[in-house]
Amino acid sequence: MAKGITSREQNYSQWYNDIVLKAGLADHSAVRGCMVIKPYGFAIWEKIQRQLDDMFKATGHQNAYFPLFIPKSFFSKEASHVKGFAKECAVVTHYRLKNDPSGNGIIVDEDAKLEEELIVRPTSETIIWNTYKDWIQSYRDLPILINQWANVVRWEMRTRLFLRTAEFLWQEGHTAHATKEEAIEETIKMVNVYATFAEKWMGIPVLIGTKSENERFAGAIETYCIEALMQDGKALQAGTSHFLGQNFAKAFDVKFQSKEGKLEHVWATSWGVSTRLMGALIMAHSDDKGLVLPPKLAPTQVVFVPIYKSDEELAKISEKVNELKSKLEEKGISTHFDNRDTVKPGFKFAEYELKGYPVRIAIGPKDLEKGTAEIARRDTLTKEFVDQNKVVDYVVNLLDEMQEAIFAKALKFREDNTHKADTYDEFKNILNEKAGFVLAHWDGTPETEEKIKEETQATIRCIPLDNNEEGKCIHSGKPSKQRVVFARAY
RNA sequence: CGGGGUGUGGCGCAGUCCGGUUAGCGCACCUGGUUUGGGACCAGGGGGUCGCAGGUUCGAAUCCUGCCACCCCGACCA
Repeated sequence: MAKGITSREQNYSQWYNDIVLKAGLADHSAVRGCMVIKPYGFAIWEKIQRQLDDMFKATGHQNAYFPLFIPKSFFSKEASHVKGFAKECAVVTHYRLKNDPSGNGIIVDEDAKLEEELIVRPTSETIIWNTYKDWIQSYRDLPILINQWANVVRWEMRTRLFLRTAEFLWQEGHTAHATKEEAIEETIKMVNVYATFAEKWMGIPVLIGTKSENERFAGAIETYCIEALMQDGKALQAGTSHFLGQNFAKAFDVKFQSKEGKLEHVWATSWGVSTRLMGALIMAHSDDKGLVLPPKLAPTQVVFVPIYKSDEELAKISEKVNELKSKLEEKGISTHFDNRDTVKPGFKFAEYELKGYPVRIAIGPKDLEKGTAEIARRDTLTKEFVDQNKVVDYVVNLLDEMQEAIFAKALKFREDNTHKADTYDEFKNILNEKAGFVLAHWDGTPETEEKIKEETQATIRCIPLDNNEEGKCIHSGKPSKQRVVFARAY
């Protein structure tokens, strides 16, 4: 085990924290519930951003930016929306500070009270729909396909690095359409973009489905989601895409004139993923030695570690490393040559394992003699000596292979931890002994879901799209149209 | 917000119960040397208003009061 990392078996939560802190991804900050994302963590987030942004652009979206602050009155316009977010909003009430007359530093200037309080956005539907009202007159103005990269604030009771912080970074797509069908199509298109990203880039298999009424986004008609399974058997909602119907158009009076000349309310969607994806990435693949990153999201894919005794030896090794390094970079592979002489190779090996660099290439005197290089892969922790002439091809293939292997491993884990339950006893046994996803019949009522949650802490993670096996609800015995996915969740 | 825990050089801790010279230890850091194929070794050195604010006392890391932050387990949530 690596120095200072708690093992998963010992304490999974502590293991997660250790990885985040020791791999240099993020730190706690001086502000309750808020984190500092450190350069290495931010570099991974940037890789996530870049790929998603490309995918959004490829599906016809444009980026824009709306204000951080939202007038309080906007929130009350959509009833279920305000109900869902009211309990976790940060509110700006004043706009000025002044010196404390009694000499104790600085205080809020009570004379500078705002006429109308401003809410720090927990999500931007309201400010955006208030704006869309000005942008939309005719069916010719539709669709509007906009995404925003932003920070939002939700005043959570209990926070955890990346998984739930009071302030987090995310993207939120907000689209406006002339027809219901087109909006639903958009909603499903984007949840599929998320699923593709999760599986192909993050190496995390996800279930796609809809949310039950209890779990649905505040203000949505239907919420589609991707659900991932973490190594401790708990589920993590990794992305959501909402069909908002005409709720926000009605709340903000956004109408358009159709081809037929009729005035109609606009149809809406919104969809988002957040820095929570970082949490998913960490928990899905990492081990007791540290972070394991899929090559496509690793800020640096290949690190070279020289092993030498003399300066002359280092010079010879450097020559070889630099040659291989530039050949790899020509192939679009990101590399780093760690020629620090202040720490020993063993220290470097451990450090790069902790940080999850996918491939490590060590070259020493023996390799110079034999024309080889020692190539170690992070996911399996295996090493192989490879002929120097073959290193470039080997690494190109290896990175692809690792991307696949990391996904395959996570997929196998999910399959091994997905079970069917036909009785409530069976259901409870699985949750207590194996955790994971449990596929079970449910009568479709919020009351039953609520009871199951109270009794087992498990919630419906999603209602899969392609499943129509009928049966009887494990809790109420009433008829069920299909199995749904239960799990304990983050 | 309820239960439990923690706060002492950058990190991890001891000391606190029972107040008393100059607050220790390991890692990290700096200098010099020897080392380098899995977290090096020796020697020398630098760094701390003991979370914050009050109070008790001749004297407070230690006792009292209040506050703050963080962690773990719940309730809430992306």
